[in-house]
Amino acid sequence: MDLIQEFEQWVGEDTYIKQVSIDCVIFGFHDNNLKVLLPKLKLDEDLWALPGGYIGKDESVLNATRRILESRTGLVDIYLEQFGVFGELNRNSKDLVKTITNKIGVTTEEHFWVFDRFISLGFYALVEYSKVTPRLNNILDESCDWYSIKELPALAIDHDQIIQKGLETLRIMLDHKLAGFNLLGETFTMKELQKMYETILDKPLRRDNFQRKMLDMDILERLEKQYTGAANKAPYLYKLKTIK
Amino acid sequence: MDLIQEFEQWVGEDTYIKQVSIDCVIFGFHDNNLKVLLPKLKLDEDLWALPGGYIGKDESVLNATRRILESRTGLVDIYLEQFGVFGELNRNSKDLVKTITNKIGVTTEEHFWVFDRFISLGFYALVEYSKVTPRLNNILDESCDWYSIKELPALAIDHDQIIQKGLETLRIMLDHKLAGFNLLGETFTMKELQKMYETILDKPLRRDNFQRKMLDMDILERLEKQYTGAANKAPYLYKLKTIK
DNA sequence: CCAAAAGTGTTATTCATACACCCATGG
DNA sequence: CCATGGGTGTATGAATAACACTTTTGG
Repeated sequence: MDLIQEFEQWVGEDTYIKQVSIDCVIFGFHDNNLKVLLPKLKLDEDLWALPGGYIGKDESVLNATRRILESRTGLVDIYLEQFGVFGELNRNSKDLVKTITNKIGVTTEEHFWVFDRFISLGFYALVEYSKVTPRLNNILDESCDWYSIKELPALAIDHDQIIQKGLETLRIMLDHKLAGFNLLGETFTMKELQKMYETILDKPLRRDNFQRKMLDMDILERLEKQYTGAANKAPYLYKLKTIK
Repeated sequence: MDLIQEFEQWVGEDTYIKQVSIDCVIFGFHDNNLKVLLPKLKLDEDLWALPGGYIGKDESVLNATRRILESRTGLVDIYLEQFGVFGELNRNSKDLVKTITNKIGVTTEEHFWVFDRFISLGFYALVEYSKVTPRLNNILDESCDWYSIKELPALAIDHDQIIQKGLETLRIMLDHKLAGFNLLGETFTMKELQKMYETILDKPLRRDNFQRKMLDMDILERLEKQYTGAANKAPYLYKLKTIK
């Protein structure tokens, strides 16, 4: 099946709820950077958009979000949180979608529902960077890669604002729901944990006090030491306590 | 125009976005109780539902929410916050809407879009209780009154869960955004402020420390004393400082 | 003068921050 | 032994909680 057929099947069928989309800010932590997974659009210009999609007429919103997340990361059972609704009239996706369909080679017809005005539900997801194998959406994506939150590429529509709102919400929820641990692997050193906090909050934290604060919360289980071969004391590995 | 005509105009026209609704948890503070404005449905059984509505095809989500809020409270420029999306498949509004349309006397037709499955966007609003004049939606409501959060009546679909989630979010945001002040009038005594906090958080607070905490925030302006005629020291009135 | 509630000074406790030192590790 | 980074004891300061006292009001 070629792209045009695939596209026409996609927009032709009456399978999705109209005028509502989901946009996902997929956060990963790597190389002491908070990163976002961003597909690059198939356009002449360089433009990126959040991984998103539509909700099936007989599909729960949660399921749709999980489906979208799995389609780009390959992961199931991802931590996610809804953080906002983006429904202003001036968010113009029509021109963008038209440009893309033209590029693919689809004859644009005015009545295609994808050209309509959309309300977007914003979710952020926290994933373990190393476990993700970025996947392409055959129709839309030219590439799909991680970008540091500090060096975001050119983003479509209001996706930069969506990312910003998602990041703000993550910062508020970081301690409140212990969300950040979803960015790390099963085990981690205290330094890794601290770097993750520092990166999300975008401010330095004191090593000694951070360690105490985390240990005092009584949520960490100390495991064996991690011998890295470096000429210094080996740090302990920790994991989140299972039962609370 | 009778009810049936009004209904058919409502569902007949292609003015709203399909399968998406807005539900508003309108909080008011009165008589030391946190209350929610709830319309009672036109049914044989006693059932209440959150004030809600649909989003116009050419209307922003924010505008739709404000329109819904004004239609029930008579107030414009209401403080509101989006707190969740309710999109599970088992939220069955179809039977409910059918029962209502039967009750009104409308010939139910399967294709009416209002019978479809809906995703609801949850907003909470904070209003000044005394300024609200509850209004009826001519088609749907039998009555519209305030109910204490502690003694909620029977609620349709998942509206009890929506209220609960809204309340939880309000609690988290209470200090963070100084949201609670929107429940009080222009001026208020420290006791009123404290009662409002206690009611929302559902826990007692110490009078002395609460006063200090509020004053230390440097957001309150002290006005004249309020002589109530009671045999005790007259409390000061306060208002939120205008410029920050 | 009294009771009730408001306002505030003072103390105690807890929590966050800062400084210091010791320990482990590989070269 | 050294350099480097990890772990923790302790001191300091800030925020919070608790106690106590004084003031104001109408009867």
